[in-house]
Amino acid sequence: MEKYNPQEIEKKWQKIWEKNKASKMDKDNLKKKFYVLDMFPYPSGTGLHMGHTESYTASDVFYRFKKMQGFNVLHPQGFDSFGLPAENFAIKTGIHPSETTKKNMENYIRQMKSLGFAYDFDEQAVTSDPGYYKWTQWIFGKFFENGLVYKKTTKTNWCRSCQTVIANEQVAEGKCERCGTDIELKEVPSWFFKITDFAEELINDLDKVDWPEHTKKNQRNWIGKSEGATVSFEIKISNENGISNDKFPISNQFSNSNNQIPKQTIEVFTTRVDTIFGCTYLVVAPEHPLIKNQELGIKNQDEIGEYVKKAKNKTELDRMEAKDKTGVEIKGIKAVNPFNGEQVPVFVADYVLGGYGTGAVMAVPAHDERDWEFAKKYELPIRYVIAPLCGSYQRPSMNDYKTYETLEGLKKQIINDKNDEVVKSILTECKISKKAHINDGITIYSDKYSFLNSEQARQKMTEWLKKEGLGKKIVNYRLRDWSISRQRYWGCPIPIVYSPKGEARFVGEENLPWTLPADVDFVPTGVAPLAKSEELKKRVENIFGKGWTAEYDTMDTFVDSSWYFLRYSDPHDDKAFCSKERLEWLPVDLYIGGAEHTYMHLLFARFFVKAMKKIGLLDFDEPFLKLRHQGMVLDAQGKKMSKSKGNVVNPDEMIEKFGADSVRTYMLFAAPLEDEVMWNEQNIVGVYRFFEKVWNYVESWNESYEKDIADNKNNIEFYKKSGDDGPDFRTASRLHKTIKKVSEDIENLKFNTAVSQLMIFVNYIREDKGIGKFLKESMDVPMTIPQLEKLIILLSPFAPHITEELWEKLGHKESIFNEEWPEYDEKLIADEEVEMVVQVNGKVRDKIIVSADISEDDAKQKALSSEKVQAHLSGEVKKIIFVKGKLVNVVV
RNA sequence: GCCUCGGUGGUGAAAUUGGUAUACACGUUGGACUCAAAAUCCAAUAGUAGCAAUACUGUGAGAGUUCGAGUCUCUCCCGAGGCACCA
Repeated sequence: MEKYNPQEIEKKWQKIWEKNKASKMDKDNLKKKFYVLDMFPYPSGTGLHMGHTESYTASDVFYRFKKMQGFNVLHPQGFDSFGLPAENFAIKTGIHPSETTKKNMENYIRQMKSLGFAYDFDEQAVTSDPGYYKWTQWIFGKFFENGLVYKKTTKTNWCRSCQTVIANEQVAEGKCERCGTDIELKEVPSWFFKITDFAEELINDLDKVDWPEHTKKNQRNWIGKSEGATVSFEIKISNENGISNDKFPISNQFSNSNNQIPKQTIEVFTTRVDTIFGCTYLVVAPEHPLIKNQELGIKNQDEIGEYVKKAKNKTELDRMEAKDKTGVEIKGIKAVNPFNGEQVPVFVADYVLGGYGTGAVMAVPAHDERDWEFAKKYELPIRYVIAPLCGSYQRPSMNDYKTYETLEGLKKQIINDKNDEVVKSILTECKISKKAHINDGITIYSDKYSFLNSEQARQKMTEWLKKEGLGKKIVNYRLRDWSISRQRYWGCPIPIVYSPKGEARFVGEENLPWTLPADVDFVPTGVAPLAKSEELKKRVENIFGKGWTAEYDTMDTFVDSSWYFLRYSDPHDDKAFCSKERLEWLPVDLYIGGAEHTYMHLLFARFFVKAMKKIGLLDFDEPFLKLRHQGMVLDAQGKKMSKSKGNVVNPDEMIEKFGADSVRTYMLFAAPLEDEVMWNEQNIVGVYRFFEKVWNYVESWNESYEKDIADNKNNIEFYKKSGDDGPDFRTASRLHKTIKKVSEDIENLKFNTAVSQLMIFVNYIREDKGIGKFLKESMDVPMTIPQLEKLIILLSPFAPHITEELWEKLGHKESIFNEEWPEYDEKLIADEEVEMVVQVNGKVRDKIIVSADISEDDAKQKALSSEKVQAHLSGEVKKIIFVKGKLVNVVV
């Protein structure tokens, strides 16, 4: 008997698959098509990490499963090969990024092949390949022509260390996500994609896709839609004699309305107009134009100027670390609340953001936490105008909240109660609780808007504002346009040239790919590396004429990865990013990848599809119909793997030690796909032993078979018995239950339980002693040829190498992956007898074997006649519950 | 602070979605084989009491709904991840 030697057979089959081009597929056949996609990796110098290994195994298993079910499955792989690490490496060593990248990709491909992943590497998408980025640039051109790209000089996040602009999404805690340097704000001209145009669709269309709920929720939060209203507060200017009514026309660039407001006003944005009677002051952001307005006669101009200057010097991090809210009152002006005519002070404070809403807010400390903090610090009045509907706290006068659940109830209570007990107790409660009450409730002390619930109040107040021309309903998004310019070398060149007058122009389709020049110095100087290229300079002048200059920035690498899934079905096309016919493969049916891409990549890819659809390049609106995340792979102690901790596990070593089949299967067996997996070398031996058992079973099966034939024994009929129902119903039934369970579990990506079911079945055929005598040489439960073949097919998606080998040992010349996935037989999985649990008052007292279709009456009778049950039947039987095929519960 | 998941043996984890809690795997202990070790095989493995059959307790804590709760409801505790002045 041969020993299971994974290293040997795995290399053997990898060679054969390579030679036979086993992963080739017919992309023009759209019958029963299925597109399963992995998030392609950045080819780093350290090679494939364990996280990739897990998710790529998951998709590979799924791919093989679907393929054997008769689907034509597209299962591609590629490389997100532009990016900073290769460039930083070049700065250090002088080795050109293209060389590093090429070498790393070769290593990745070697590793993926050594894990047995069935990718066709002739059909890759490689983002740094001119044949690919030609189309990145082409799409950029289309966006440009259709007004979805614009250039703007703004304060942008700038990383001093990377010497480049960073997208909002790439800033973490005020630091550069990649290198950890503090982000500063710098005025930089930058190209933007108009992703905000699609904010609404990006939220709504999440309803159309099958994604994890938390991922959808996070995307919605990130886009951050809030519905509210603008309100204009008139400014009163006080002169030495007091308040004057002088009116100056000023333009407010923060205003959302095009109509000029004739009076001097401050426009605020609020989602809680219902609290406006509780507004006790106004706050404007340090960037607000109001404070630069000389005509207002602001008395403490110097003090304010100093505060603003300080605020501007603060980095994002400083702002966040500041525990205390700070601000300065703008002396000499007051703002008038349009609802009650009250004059309230105006402050400038950096807790209000210049870039959101109108850059000014009405402060209602009673019902907003930030305003509460500020008001407490500067001893500003706090006025409660919302009564809680039902609270989580108890108080004697409001212990029965139901009384107040209707507006009428509350109103009546307040009116009836001469002492205003309820209101008083609300106020007391709010004061005692030492915090703002931010929830919706019922308006009080709000003049004619009192005794409305918050929603109604907002509606009525907004209506009035609109009628009076003092405000209107608006929707605000947190999402900003996507800044894509990077002052780096190793990225896709932005295909723009500037005329001598400085006008930007797309280089034109005929000049694509607009190649990345080779003659540059990578060392960052704050000037974009491409500016140093002579070749680029000459190219521009040759094509466009003297005085024309190139755009020197390259694109954010998230642009490259925002459309790569569109390229895979047609990666060699040089007439289109993807031909019309091949575009039929889209959208992606199943996308598997890390949860860290919840915001950026997934949002940007969705934006691309929507934008391309708008232009008419596509006809679907969501790129990924079903999305699942894989969990993180941790070390044996449950710690994150990191270079600095030195606990990074290298897949190569593990394959060398246990074989690819065991590595693959263990990754999926150890925990559910979406959970964290601890990489524990001690545990993987369990999977290795499992394959050894399977191997040994087939080996001894084969030996018996050959021996029986040599001895001219009469067992041949048994082996060849064509049906699955073999001589032993038990084996057939268990096999078919296994087929059912494994098929359903793979379909639902529950690989861990699929593997355990296979283990249960293999334990069964290896263990049984009762009928094992059938084959003399073995203690195993015998299986017929069709049964054994089905078992090996069930194992094949997880362990392609060992199953190919065993398949061959059973005398097959063709690959196992050309076989059909087995289907289960309902008749075989139906049990004739079942174990029925008998409970007394919900406690298990006995288990009896009954026929599966036992009638209710028979079951009850049997249950009652059980001795063990009777021992617990003291007193009268009140009720008997019967659950078919499961249990009887006797209630006494 | 807010949002989203989680909390089940010594460990990784199952549990047909309200119906036998701990499948499968690792580890541990004992046994077989061996001169011995490794490997392999067999047995035990939630806790307490008992020779045992068995009984009681048990899914982070507490309450509730139910004939019956790991699963549903409420309150609280703990852990992980994400967001964080977005008005």
